[in-house]
Amino acid sequence: MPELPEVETIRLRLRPLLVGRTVVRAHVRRPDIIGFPSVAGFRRGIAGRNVAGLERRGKYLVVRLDRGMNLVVHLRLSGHLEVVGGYEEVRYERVRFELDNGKAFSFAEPRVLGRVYLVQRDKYPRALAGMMSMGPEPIHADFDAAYLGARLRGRTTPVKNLLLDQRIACGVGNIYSDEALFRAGIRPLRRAGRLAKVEVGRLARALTDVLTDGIKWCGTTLGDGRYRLPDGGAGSFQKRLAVFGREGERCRRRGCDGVVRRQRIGGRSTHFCPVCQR
DNA sequence: CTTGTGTCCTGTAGGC
DNA sequence: TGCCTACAGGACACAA
Repeated sequence: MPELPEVETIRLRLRPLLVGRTVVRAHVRRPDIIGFPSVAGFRRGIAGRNVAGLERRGKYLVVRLDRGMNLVVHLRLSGHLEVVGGYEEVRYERVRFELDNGKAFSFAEPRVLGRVYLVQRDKYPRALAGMMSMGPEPIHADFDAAYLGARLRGRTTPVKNLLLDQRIACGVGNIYSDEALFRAGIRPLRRAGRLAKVEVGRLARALTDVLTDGIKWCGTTLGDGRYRLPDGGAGSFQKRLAVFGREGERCRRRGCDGVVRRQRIGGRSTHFCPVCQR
């Protein structure tokens, strides 16, 4: 479940391994992983491309190539990226990029929901429309209480649902939305348009802070180990989670004797402290 | 436009 | 032991 902090961590770790390298050829093990263009077009287009840099937009990782091309990767639920030895096999590997130094850049994903796209910069296909309509990065200055308030105004859906809407705040997923609502002291089921101004302010701040903390601690590696750093290591934000995955456990706020509850909201399992969050 | 629901996909956990 | 079902969840299609 890579969200913004996990993708950012992956970006920072992969950068020194990929920048300056040339992709010799791509091996597509599962054709449905290629979101754009055709598999043949993808293989043809990626061969010989040099990696100029790594960027991130929301949960998308963008590998900037020469000739105005971008390799866009979305890990969805269980995607994993790593650089391995040329003869090293990778479990659940879907696409492998042979590099000019004898190593390979591997995209693995058990569930086959993730996608990779090879696109011309400034000419994104329909398949990436979601990326184009994405809202601001919640860790940047253009995301603030005024912006969030404007986007929540008049909305009757639970605030939790809107935090997962990438058009409002990109990069937020199930873990960090629960954590942000806890920090802001807001119940996930509250109708978004009914939040008081001070609550919206707290929420905007909490989102920025929790995502920044997530990056600082290299993301959240849960027990299932689905998210791992490119070198196989684990993040450590899971040790700092206040509510996510802590159903039935005592609230972590000092002096609070609340017990963390779990509830399905918008088809997602949602965690909150009934004492701290109102 | 907004809101809610179903689907994609596969591994894993739990019940019996 | 093995079969079956529910669940995990990001994005998107679709209906109302």
